[in-house]
Amino acid sequence: MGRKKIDLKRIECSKERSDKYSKRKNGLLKKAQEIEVLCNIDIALIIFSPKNKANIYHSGSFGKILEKFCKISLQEREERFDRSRFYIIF
Amino acid sequence: MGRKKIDLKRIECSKERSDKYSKRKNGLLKKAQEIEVLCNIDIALIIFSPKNKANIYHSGSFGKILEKFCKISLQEREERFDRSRFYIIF
DNA sequence: AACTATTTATAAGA
DNA sequence: TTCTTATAAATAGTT
Repeated sequence: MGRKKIDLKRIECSKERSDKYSKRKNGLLKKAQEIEVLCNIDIALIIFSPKNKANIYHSGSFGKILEKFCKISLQEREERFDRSRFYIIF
Repeated sequence: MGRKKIDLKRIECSKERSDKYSKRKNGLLKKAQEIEVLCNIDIALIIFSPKNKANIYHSGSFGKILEKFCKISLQEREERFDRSRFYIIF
């Protein structure tokens, strides 16, 4: 989308990278809010900016969800992380 | 986007809600992967389906990021959660 | 921060 | 579920 199609690879120009980050972060947040409302679900999103600031979005009950998630042992999590980058835990 | 504009509110029909969830979850994941690559950042996404399955996506180093996040005390996190649903912690 | 040409996501339908 | 397609929405490049 946009004036030109772009390659899916790291944007080399630092200024341009920050610019795209801002735009796309806003877009992603909007989508997250939409799916949350439309589908009546919980969602959490943690994005680290190019300057390594952590932007966190979460629906109402994420505090509890994260608690639950954090209780899974580090070892178990690491094992799961090895298998796939998109997976189901519950 | 799509044939018709839709209202931003809970989809009442359960079947339709699941349907839209699948489509939008895929879209969100794609966007997450794109911003990750284009902007060279870390990102994590936890979505609970309408049936409460937790779908988790994370970029390479999220394991470490989550560890860091989990080390923030529950109390501190709760305080922050009260202020805003989209905020910066680092 | 706004604009707009264009690409992309997706609501309905098959 | 998977594909198709008309249309709404996101955004790349520009100002």
